[in-house]
Amino acid sequence: MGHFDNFFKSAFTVDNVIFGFDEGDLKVLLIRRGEEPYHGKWALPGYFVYPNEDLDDAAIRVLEELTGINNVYLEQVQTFGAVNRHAFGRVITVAYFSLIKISNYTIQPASIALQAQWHSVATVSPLAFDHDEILHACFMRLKWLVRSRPVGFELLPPKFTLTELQHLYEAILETELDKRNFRKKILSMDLLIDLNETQEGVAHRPAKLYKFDQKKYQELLKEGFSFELKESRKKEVKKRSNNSV
Amino acid sequence: MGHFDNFFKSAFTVDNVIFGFDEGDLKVLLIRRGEEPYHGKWALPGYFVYPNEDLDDAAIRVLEELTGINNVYLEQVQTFGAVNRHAFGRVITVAYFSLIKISNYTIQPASIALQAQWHSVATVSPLAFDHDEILHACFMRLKWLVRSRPVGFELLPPKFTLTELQHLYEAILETELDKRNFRKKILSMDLLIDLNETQEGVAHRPAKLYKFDQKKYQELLKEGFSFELKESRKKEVKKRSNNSV
DNA sequence: TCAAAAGTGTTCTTATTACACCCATGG
DNA sequence: CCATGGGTGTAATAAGAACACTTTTGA
Repeated sequence: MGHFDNFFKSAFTVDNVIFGFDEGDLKVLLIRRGEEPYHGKWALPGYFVYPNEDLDDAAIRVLEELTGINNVYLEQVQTFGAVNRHAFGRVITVAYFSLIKISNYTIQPASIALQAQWHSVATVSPLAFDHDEILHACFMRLKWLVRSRPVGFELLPPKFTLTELQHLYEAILETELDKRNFRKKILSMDLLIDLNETQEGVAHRPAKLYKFDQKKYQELLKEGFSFELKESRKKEVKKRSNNSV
Repeated sequence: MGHFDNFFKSAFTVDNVIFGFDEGDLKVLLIRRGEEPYHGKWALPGYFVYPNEDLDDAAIRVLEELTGINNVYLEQVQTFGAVNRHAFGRVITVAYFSLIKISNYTIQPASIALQAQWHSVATVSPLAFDHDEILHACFMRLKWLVRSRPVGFELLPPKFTLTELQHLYEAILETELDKRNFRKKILSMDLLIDLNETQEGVAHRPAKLYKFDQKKYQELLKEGFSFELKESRKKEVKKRSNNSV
């Protein structure tokens, strides 16, 4: 196998786009790099994959070192391998995204980072490496995912109001949703448990609190149920005539 | 950067799931391996990525060496990196799929292969490495893609009949479609050009030939058009009551 | 004249959209 | 008593599903 030796000179990393939701805004957790290259620049948390480590495990590790949490929603998105994307040599990176409940955790900057901070996805400034591209790919994937699987709940506290849920969808889908239609649709899926509790201390009629019924969702998945949330198209595409017939 | 040296001892490959469509059947192009490991076993065509080669280029190269074609639909799907998936050392592989018009090309087995052959996706036998898993992931991606983007045409000859198109969708989606509803839906998108030609030499009423209107599709994409084809659900999920309200 | 696949419309049901007012609370 | 966001229903429209017979060709 000698003539393959030349191929065993590259490295791979994982980069983790960690999404959170706070103050009606979709956030991403970034670190300020404490190492070269791109020292001092904001970047996605990521690191080399250890020789005996599975890819998914590496993504979990990166997340845990930074936040102290494990057991979160994590999904591989895409691999980026442009020849010159890293100064040290040939490094491809496998991008993951994860969804966490922001309020549950305090961020602990890992050794590679000077600082870790939530940034609003809508307004992030240019990042190190090709991380802008990676973030964009992960955001697009999240947009798609949130319409086909009930993952939005991963970003909310265990008890949430319907308005919070709606704002989350609006932030991810970058669109406005009709309150009544949204509620009708969500509740008709029968995946929310009404906790018979309400918000406290708000200067308006307090909202009811719900939690996501994970158990029922698993059952429905088995029988082929598909969580499907449509994009609202405020701008109607003009009807095209059927002149091929 | 000395302490990173340990990470630069791994390799990566691309594996290409090449789909074709023939005789009403979705096919995948496999090679019989002429090298260790898995010598003599059927596998997905793939190879190491060269040090100065982008990932996408590697996938294109693998495809071209095997079939002589370039310029085809190609998409990255997922990366597989289990620690012991390759006998030579740490090798992760980036899986791509491509869609080709089977009739246009003759397969030329590459140097790494003893033989190359189309296999029906529905009945492939166990493959080398983790290629069963890779094939499955790519097939699932194709299933999804074919419902959201008009990529099915990549698998058909330039001129095709509506019945051929329907059979293609049925093969990929593994379901039966209603002829009238399918035609109504497809034609209403106005993305097919009626060539005013018909099949010849068939022992029944000859079908009209169509081609896909790539130009119009590109225009529609710009204005936000979404090609959307629904799964037919023959088995109706029982309606759930709305008891959360 | 037979076999084989092509081609074609309508009705019913379900899902989506648009839209406006009263309610409960804290300040 | 006011400001704030919570909560609710209906009617119109669009999309999807079910369904059967006539047409054209070659053998």
